[in-house]
Amino acid sequence: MNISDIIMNEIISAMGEAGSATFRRNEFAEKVGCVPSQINYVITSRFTPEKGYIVRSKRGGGGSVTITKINYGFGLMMHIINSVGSSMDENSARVILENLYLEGEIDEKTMNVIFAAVCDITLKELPTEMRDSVRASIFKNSLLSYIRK
Amino acid sequence: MNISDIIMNEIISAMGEAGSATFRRNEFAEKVGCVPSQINYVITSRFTPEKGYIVRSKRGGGGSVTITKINYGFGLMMHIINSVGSSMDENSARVILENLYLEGEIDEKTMNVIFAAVCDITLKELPTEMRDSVRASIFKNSLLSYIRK
DNA sequence: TCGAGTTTGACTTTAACTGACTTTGACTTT
DNA sequence: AAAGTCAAAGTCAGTTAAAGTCAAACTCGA
Repeated sequence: MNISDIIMNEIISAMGEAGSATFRRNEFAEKVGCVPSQINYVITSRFTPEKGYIVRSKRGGGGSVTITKINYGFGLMMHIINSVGSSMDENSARVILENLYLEGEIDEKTMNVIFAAVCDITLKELPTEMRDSVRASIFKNSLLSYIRK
Repeated sequence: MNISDIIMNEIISAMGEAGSATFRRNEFAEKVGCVPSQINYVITSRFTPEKGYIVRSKRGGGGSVTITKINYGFGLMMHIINSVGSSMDENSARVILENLYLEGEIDEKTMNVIFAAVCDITLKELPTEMRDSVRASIFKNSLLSYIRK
């Protein structure tokens, strides 16, 4: 793995849930073990607008670099995901998925795949209370992975 | 047996179970005892799409070549689904999904969504033995729903 | 002997990496 | 304030490390 790939992974993992990371270029380069300008190289080659990133920076004393992943419809999706508690029944899952599909937030195949993953038949071996909480977990994580990409 | 055949056999045996091999061209040429461009000759003459292979490569510093065996058709999906028993660990799921993606059987989003649905993080609240069997169930059902029209 | 298949290496293209130099902005001094 | 200092980040052209191309030379079985 190249240093550039390591830098990229560091940045991506630093972005985490929020989809955003801020760091001092020189400090980061030092930590990762490269020359500062290589951070710029990685940014221009991998965190481009076409790939859905915006990069802002401040020069001068106390400068920094901020990289943010933009997700369209992110707000809506996050709202829905957050509204799902730690437990969810099959019908709620179906209704929400259908709405997301009708809103154009997810495609039909994804709706079907996620529904198949959370439906009662798939989870039939689990006792009910566990089933509903595992369902909520699968639901949120698979949707999150969908909007993250 | 000429050098090209030796190279071919090396590659095939390196692909092993996973049906995929990644190597550095120059390094591999050195090991086998040929000039680097001969690797390209072997690839273009023996690892063609018609013969069921896809080849991807990266140039430049830290470049590499990846050769993957493609298995055409629906039969493969069903075969894979059938070959997954009643239990499955996270890594098996990852490998199979990646192969299905590389072989063009599923798209990247679907790979990510299904992996998110079956990964350990999502299923963390389940005890291990139950987790692996639920994982197998989710895996098979979501894939099935994907190939279903 | 002829030609398909093999082998070779010079040249090209691409990606990663580097470092000297430039620009910017916050802070300090006059 | 204006000027100076310094600590950032940015730029860019150059070097290095890979893989790709292609045509010429070679080999060997029909």
